[in-house]
Amino acid sequence: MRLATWNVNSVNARLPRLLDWLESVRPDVVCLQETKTADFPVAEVDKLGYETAAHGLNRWNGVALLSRVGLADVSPGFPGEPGFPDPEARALGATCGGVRVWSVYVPNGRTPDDPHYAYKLTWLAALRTALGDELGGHAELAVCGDFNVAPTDADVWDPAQFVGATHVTPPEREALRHLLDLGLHDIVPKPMKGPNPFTYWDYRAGMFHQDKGMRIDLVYATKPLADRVTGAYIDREARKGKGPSDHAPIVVDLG
DNA sequence: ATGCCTTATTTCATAAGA
Repeated sequence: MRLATWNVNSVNARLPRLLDWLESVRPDVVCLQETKTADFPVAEVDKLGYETAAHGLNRWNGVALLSRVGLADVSPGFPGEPGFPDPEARALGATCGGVRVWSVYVPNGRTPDDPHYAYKLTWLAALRTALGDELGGHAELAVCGDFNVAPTDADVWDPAQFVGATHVTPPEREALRHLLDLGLHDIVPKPMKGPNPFTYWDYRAGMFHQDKGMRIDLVYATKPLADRVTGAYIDREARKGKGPSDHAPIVVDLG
C-alpha cells in the first residue's frame, strides 16, 4: 500500500497538478491539507478511481482523504477538538485498507505572543488525547499532515533565522514529543536530493532552489504500521515548475 | 536548471500563510 500526504495550498488551484500527480505516483491513500474550499472536486478524483472524504468549511484550512482501498468510519474533526473559537476544518479521520488514517492541518500559530499560538498548543494537546483514545482499537494508525512544527533544528534551513519564531519553540516541539509518547514513530522521508528532508519552501526569494526549507509535514505511525514501511520519500518534483504548492508531498510505501 | 509569492474573497485591497 502506498500512503501519501500533501499540503496542496488550494485543491482547486492545484487540481491539474494533483490529477497528474495521482496518475504518475498512484498512491492508494492520500491525505490532503489546505484544500481551501467547501466544494471539493470529488468528480475529478473519482475518475481516477478514488473515493473522497472532504472536510472544508470555507476559504481557510480544509482537509481531505482520497482512497482506492476503502474509506470507512469517516470522522470530520475529533472529539474535544478546539476552535478559534468556532470550529475549523483541520482534521479528518477514516479507515482505509485496514489502516486508521488521519489528515491534519495544525494551526500555524503566527507568533509566540499571538492567541493563535496558544490555540495551536491547545489543539495539539487535544489531538493527543483523541489519538490516545483511538489507539486501543487501531493497531495500525497513521497521523499525517502539516504539523507546522519543525521537530529539531536540523529540520530548518538555518536555526539562527528562526530565533523567537513559531514552529521551533520548545513547547511546540514538546507537543510533538507527547504525540510520539503515545507509541507513534516519526517516518522520516528521504529527500532524494541533498541532505535535508524538507517538505516546505517559501514561495519568495528563490527559497526552493536554494533548499532553504523546513520539515513541517510529518507522518507519525504506530509501531505495527512503521514496521511495514519499505520506503519513504519527499516528492520534490512536485515542488518544481509552474504553479506548485509551497509544500512537497511525502510518499510512504508499506509492505 | 528547480528560478526569486500565492490564495480566495468582503476583488483593483486584504488576510493569511510560516
